[in-house]
Amino acid sequence: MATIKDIARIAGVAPSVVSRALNNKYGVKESTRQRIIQIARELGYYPNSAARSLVTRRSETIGIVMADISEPFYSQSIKGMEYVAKQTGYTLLFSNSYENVEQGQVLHKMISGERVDGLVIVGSNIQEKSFISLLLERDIPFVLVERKFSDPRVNCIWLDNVKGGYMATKYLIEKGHRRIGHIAGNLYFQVALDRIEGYKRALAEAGIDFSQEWVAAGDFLTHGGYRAMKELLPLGCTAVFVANDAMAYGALRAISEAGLKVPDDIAIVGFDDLEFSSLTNPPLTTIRQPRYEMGRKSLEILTSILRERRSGDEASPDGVKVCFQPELIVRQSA
Amino acid sequence: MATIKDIARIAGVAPSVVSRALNNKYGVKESTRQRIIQIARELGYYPNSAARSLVTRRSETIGIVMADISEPFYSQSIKGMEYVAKQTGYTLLFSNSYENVEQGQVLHKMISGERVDGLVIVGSNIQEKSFISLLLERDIPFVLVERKFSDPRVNCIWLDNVKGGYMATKYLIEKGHRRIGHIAGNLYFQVALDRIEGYKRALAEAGIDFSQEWVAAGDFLTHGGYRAMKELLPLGCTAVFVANDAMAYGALRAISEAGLKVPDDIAIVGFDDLEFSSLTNPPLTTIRQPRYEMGRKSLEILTSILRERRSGDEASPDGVKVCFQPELIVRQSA
DNA sequence: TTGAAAGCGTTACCAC
DNA sequence: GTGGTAACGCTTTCAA
Repeated sequence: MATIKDIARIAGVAPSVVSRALNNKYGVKESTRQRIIQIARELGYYPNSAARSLVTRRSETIGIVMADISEPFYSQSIKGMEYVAKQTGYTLLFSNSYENVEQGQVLHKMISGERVDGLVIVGSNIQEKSFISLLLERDIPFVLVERKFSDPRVNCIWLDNVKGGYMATKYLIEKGHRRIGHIAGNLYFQVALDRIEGYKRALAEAGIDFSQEWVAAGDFLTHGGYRAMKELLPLGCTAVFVANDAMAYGALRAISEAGLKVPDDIAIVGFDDLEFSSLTNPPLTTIRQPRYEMGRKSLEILTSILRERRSGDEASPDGVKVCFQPELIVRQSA
Repeated sequence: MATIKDIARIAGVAPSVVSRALNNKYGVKESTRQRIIQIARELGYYPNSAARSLVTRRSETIGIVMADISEPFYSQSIKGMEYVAKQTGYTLLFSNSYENVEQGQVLHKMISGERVDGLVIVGSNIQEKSFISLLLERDIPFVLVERKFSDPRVNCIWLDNVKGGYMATKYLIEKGHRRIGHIAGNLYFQVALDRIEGYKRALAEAGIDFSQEWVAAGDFLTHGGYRAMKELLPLGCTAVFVANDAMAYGALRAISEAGLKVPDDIAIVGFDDLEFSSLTNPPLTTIRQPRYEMGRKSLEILTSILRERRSGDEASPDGVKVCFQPELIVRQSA
């Protein structure tokens, strides 16, 4: 592989000149710059990223930590992130946390080898906060997604889940339902709690008593939704707000297996608006999260922090906090 | 950040000793090794990967190039790859090719900065073969997935798509169907052609005439399947073999909108067996691809080549070629 | 078993 | 504008 020294030798200049020429820096005569670029092209030169990042202490890489890259839920977020990455020239390094303790390991590996310049951490089940202190302490830029974090220094973006739960439930109430159940998500996640809270508020506002019995525990997974719906069926509710679409798919199936019809016998409202939700039978009424925009925003925040640091400007000590709004998507399940 | 020198200073030894100790190499007294490891731990030491790969010329990273990381189709493959990566200590660097020409760019960037030690390239729409010559020429290990490539040096793994198409169609024939349509994939892909070929063979074997009219052009996407099914509906077929599940979802919808029932009016068989296919209405009968195993195998092949090279053994000049078998999954759509 | 020193490819600094 | 050179943190060789 051709190195900067090879080019320097051929061009009859010093390696430092080649470096400057190729990096579009000041202090190189235009004619020599052209000559160097030409030679570099002929040699098929590409900078060795290890060498570069060893001296610059930057990797031009951003680490993305999420529960599971291959969950359909994340696909739009990833696309949004990639859009910004492509524009800014960053490489994205994905790592699945599977929501478990190993996350600490993963993070440590990413940040300690100086493999990444910054991190986006998606997910709200991060129980231990110690890694946040670690990142703060080490002064590594990061953005939390799907998580509202009170420390003012922390950048975070999240959806107004209380409002989303409220909107879903209120819609059912407006449709005339009074016996409305809820299939909750994994209660270790703040989003699950928030969506329940929204559900309760809508009920309260309509003067409907909240009953714990009408809330079935789920886990955000399809099969959990199926099981939860089976528990709810004997209770005779006419509508169910399900805390995410994946569980709603399971709920639809349980209802169909029971010989009941959606929405006539039971109306269903989901949450997330996955790609697939327009294809269910019947197509799912749901609360949309602007996942593409959230992914994009997370990377915009991070890259702009990185840019500030690079330019040496004093960055504001305060983190950016952005709350996104849910949107009701009416289809045919309610 | 603590470096090897810091550890050396504290331990009162030379940096080279620390390096050997931490890399479990011979030539370090056990007691000093322990002492060094202890100090490294206390300091929270992590090797700087840039420095290391600059000298070793290895990045311990494998690049994965696929059409679109966030397609549900790939989720199992990715999990299979990650399983091996975790076991062998490699980091996976994903890059979407979006099946387009930029792939050359992506690859170039990955291999030229010595960012990756090897590559897995998933997808069969790689029209230009030039990058394969490039990889071969540069002696960079790589594995092709979903693509049968004749050059004996090339490692590749693929599914027997002809057989899959044959199995799907034959199953419909055995169910008594004679008027069997086909919704094809994007014909620029070999897999689409192979599945058509299998369809034709099954028809021929049963003495059913093949008619071009019964084959509707699709694109492997849900909406394309929907459109194609609408074209097919007036032709009065009693069954359709759809070239992938994503299109089958669209087909199911078109049928349902036409007021027809699956499988009574029209039977449907898909291909791939995506996670979601057990949740459609009715659950989809389909041909399964062992995607997890294929992903796993691709990385096993690559890491074993990498291991051989590292140990300096002369690797066999012949590539590994593995053909996976499809499996019929009977549910309720046919 | 240990240490000294060279060098990986690049950038950054300072002198010219 | 340009060139020389010292880093960056690590591994590897060779000598002690």
